Amino acid sequence: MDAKSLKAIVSQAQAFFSSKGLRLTKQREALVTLIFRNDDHFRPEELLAKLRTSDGSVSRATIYRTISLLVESGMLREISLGGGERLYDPNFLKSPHHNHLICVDCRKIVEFEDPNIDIMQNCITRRLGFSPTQKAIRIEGSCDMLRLLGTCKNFRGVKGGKGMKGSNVRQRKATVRNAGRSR
Amino acid sequence: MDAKSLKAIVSQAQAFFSSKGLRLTKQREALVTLIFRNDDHFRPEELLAKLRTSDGSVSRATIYRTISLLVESGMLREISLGGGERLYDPNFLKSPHHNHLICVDCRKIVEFEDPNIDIMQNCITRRLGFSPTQKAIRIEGSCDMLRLLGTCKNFRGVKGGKGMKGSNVRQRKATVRNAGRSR
DNA sequence: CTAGATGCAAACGTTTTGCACCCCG
DNA sequence: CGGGGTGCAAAACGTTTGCATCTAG
Repeated sequence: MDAKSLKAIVSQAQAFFSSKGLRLTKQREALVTLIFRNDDHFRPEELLAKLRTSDGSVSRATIYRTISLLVESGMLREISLGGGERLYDPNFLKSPHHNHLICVDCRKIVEFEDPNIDIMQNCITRRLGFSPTQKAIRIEGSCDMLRLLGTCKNFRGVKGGKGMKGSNVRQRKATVRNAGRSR
Repeated sequence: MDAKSLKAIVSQAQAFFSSKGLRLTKQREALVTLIFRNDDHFRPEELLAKLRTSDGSVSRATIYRTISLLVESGMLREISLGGGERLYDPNFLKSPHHNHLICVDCRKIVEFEDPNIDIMQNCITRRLGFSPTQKAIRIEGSCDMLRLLGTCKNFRGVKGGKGMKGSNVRQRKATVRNAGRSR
């Protein structure tokens, strides 16, 4: 994310805040900058930790409140990975239609876009009496690297195990286009 | 769920437990019976409440531990709806391939199966270096009833609002086959 | 007899909230 | 001066865990 588009994003946040009679304070600006500086999914607590070490510290309460506002504005999206984990994904500004494929074992996340699945999703969604606005698909599978080699750089916890609370493994991502095009 | 298949399910649980050197105690049997008596998604706390009123009470710790085991056995699946909510779905025994469509506003859940999306999912999953075992698709959309009428029997909380913690709204479901077949 | 199972309460991590104070327009 | 914003600490919530006790094979 270059400085230019980051600036545009701050403006967008500014516009949203003022449209609701709210202000873009320096804490909120620091958060927006930090969140949209890269494409990584994050947990609120990670923001807290990052800001603690840097100069501009922001309280936990403000972090949660600001995240809520950004989600409401549509700039940020919550993604749930199972296990009750809540991550936030700043990447919908750049790829508004991307979906997530998640390894049930090692929690590796791959982002992908696919026109066919989009069409099918629209179709299903409408047929069932839903509107395809703000749609999101999450697919779970198991990551080949883990399955074949028995290990994987994202692996954490016992294979087939449950609790992974409190883990701090950073999620790596790669966006793949047209992932499911017919061969 | 008739008594016959319920009995078969208890046997299946029994088999799983003994294969791991564990026992099917009366608490575990009570839980299995309660969970698979109907198809409803549930929260652990709901089981606790139901068992408190009935004769056979089971402690919170045992409920969580048993749920973990049932998930491990593959008989029960966790589904996450966003907002950090974790529900459990006993319905994969009957419809192993079903997916969930969830209203982002009112949290209404519809289960559906669709062969086309299954194929596409397999394709995408493999292409991205994953194995399509234990796959799950979750689609978010917004429910027409809520959008058009401004209300919906499942609606809870402020429209566009955030926290829904502590809610006890029962999730209604309906499984629809071939939802996305081409017209 | 002994591994496994239970119930209780405490601990845990995350998120929300009440409140006093603060800042900016 | 006033409405929104912040930080702190406490509360709330769902879940997990340590431990003493119990139970079933």
